[in-house]
Amino acid sequence: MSSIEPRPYHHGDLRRALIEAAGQLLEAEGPDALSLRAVARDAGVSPAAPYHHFEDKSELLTAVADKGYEELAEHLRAARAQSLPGHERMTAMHAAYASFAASRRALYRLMTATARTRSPSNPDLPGQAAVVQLMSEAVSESRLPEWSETDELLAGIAAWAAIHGLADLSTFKVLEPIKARLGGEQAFLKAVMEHLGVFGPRPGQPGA
Amino acid sequence: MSSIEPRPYHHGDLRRALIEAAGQLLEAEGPDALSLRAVARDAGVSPAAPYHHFEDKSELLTAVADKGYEELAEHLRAARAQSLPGHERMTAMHAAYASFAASRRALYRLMTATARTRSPSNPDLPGQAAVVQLMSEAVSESRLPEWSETDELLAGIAAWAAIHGLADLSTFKVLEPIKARLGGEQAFLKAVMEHLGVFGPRPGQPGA
DNA sequence: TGTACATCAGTGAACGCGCGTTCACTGATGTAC
DNA sequence: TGTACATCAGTGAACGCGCGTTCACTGATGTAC
Repeated sequence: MSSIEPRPYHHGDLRRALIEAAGQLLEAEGPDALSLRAVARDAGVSPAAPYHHFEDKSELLTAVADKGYEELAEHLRAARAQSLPGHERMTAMHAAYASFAASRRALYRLMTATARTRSPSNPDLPGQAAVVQLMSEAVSESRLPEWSETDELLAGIAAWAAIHGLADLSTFKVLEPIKARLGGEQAFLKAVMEHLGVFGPRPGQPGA
Repeated sequence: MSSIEPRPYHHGDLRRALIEAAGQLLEAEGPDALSLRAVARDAGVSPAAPYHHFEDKSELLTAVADKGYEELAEHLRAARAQSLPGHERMTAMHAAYASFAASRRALYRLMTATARTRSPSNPDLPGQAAVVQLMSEAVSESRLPEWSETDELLAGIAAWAAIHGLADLSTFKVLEPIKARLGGEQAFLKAVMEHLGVFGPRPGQPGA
């Protein structure tokens, strides 16, 4: 489209365009290719242009990561809306999480890198805060009456760890044979999730 | 010591020295600081010297990662030796895994990066193969009689995912308050592991 | 035991590269009168 | 409605940097006779 109507001198929406270009570059080339210069190039502007919209490279990356969190939060809300309360809802939300992470690998890795260095209380990361909130709500769908607040928090972390770990592990070369055998990534994720015992009250739960 | 007895022209054991220097650099400065030049510098040789021992940078990194896997395998074997067969043994081995990953963060991340691009059947990665083998043995400590081979494989992957995810998650900034509240990293890992339901036969297992 | 010579494992300078960032600039836009 | 001018959002060239890798070299070691 830029060939039909060449971009005017003033872009008009460059901040958004840079974030989007960064996201596409990430999926296409992986995290190592994500340089400020490459992003500017892909957005069709000079290497200096981004500095009118971001303090420095890391601020752009933070914005990209948080946009990813916003998307993930949307997936989680959709899963919540389309499921019945209780154990089913928690499972649906966890499956949505794993599925997002598996389908947006490079973005998800940028998101986790951001989580390592920046707290969700950071005002630049409303999306990350939303995801943390949703994941903890998911667990309370299956909370046991006798759980303390700490129990519930730990159960939430345990479930998050398992789902995150599964998504991350599924990028390992070792697992390619079994993924192929089960018929692809999604089938693999589903099968392993059924073997994760974190999805609900421990003792003899049907469907656990 | 190099000031007392200056290194002779021929190092004698440079390959090993480079791997060790890389490991120390990794812990001290993190993965981003791990350049070939920096490793050579730390080992006290010129930037060209490593090329007499490694094809290129990635081959050095692979060697560092596999040494990490060897160490991890040792930890797992020690945990196995010091525990009773059955559920206790599996828990001990998983705890050893999490503890290693938490205490050698940068190295563990290099190891996982390697696992993403190289298969354990690679002859350069005997350590990775050993770890995969040990982790799968750990799970079979708690296998149920009716499990198929696939069940057991999936249970192994599920447990591995949960432990790996927990170790990785524990580097997130969000979790710092709860870690502090529980009294440190180790206490945190232990508490979350008790909430992971992957450690053994599902229904009402004592100690689960 | 001594010597010639091949081989091995270093050196240090240089290469080209892409990077993040800065700078003086300029074209476009919005506002005051 | 028209004009002067401040401000905004771009440009493009340049900076210094550290990187992986190559190259011709040299010092040390091992081997054959």
